Amino acid sequence: MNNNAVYRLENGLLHQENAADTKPLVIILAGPTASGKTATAIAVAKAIDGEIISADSMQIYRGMDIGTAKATEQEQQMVPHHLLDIKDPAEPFSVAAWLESAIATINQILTRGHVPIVCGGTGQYISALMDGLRFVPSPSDPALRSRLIERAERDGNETLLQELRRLDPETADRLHVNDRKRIVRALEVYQLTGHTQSEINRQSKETESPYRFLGFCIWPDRAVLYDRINQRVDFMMQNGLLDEVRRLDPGNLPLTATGRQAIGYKELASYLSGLITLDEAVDRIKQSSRQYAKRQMTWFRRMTALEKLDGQDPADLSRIIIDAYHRAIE
RNA sequence: GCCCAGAUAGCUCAGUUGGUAGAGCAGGGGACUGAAAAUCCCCGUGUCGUUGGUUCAAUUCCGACUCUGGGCA
Repeated sequence: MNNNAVYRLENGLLHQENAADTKPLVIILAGPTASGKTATAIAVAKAIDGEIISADSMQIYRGMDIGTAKATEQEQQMVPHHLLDIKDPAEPFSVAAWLESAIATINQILTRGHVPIVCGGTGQYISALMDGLRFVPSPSDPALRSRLIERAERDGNETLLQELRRLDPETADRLHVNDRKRIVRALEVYQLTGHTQSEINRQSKETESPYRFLGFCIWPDRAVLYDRINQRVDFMMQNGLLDEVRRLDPGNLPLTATGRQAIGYKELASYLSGLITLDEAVDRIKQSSRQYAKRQMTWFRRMTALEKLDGQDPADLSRIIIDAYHRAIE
């Protein structure tokens, strides 16, 4: 964390990390799946003239509505939402692409005199934004990537890791042999740009964020959250998730499509192709969602700039955030 | 009622030629820079069904019992 423009709440008091008080304020609302982010963000936005920017790697896709728990049409009419439905499920997406759009959207909202509220559960996206990362150009190359994967399959990960060790020992040291995905990406980056991943990582955080953040994370009791997740999956099934999956046909999406990894969609696709029963699919969706929530909480736990909010009533949560906002702009 | 096979971690099971045991999944923790709802790493004490017996020592061998499958009546 190199961002010294972060504000931090401690004992209800706002502490400014440095004197960068000319920077515009951006509200962040994070939280695990099913924690009540959407309702809370809408309540906050209505109260302070805010606009919501989704930080969600799956809600960017059109046609993936029920399974991603996207804000409904009515909800979207109450307050402007951004970065929903910006891609077709077959298209690839990335943190870098999200960050670029998010920054552009934040700036537009600010010029309108409104308050940007970044709301979502994708830890990587929120972390990149709050750390002020600037992704230096190092796009992905699917062909090169699949060649590297083939090599890893043939010669073993160790071979690739050793190669990486010669080129970029710093990155090689922090990667586990089994972490093929990251080994491959590090080699891909080097071949594409001539620079090592560690150089690129360093460059990407050279500048500090142009914003000051007021960050929150909904932090429910684990058992309560798991209960809510299970209930919400049942609710999604009652609301036509299966039809949505039939329409999307995740099995036929290209391998590069991010959307085919989405929880709910991949399990129901297995059911539709006869591999598992519907009951099994639903149980797996619940289980994957719980495991996902746990991983999200690992992200948010280490983001110390996020004030953890327990409780689960969106009305209470939004009031805390609204109060903090008013104190922050005084 | 009789015969056979099981009974070991929350679940599915492996194993100990007698010296109190280990995998997968689940669960918990961590990581994460262009796939991130993905991916990767770390964490395993449990009356080894109950009860007698043999033995220096039994979860392991023997007997009885209980339960669960399957078969025969």
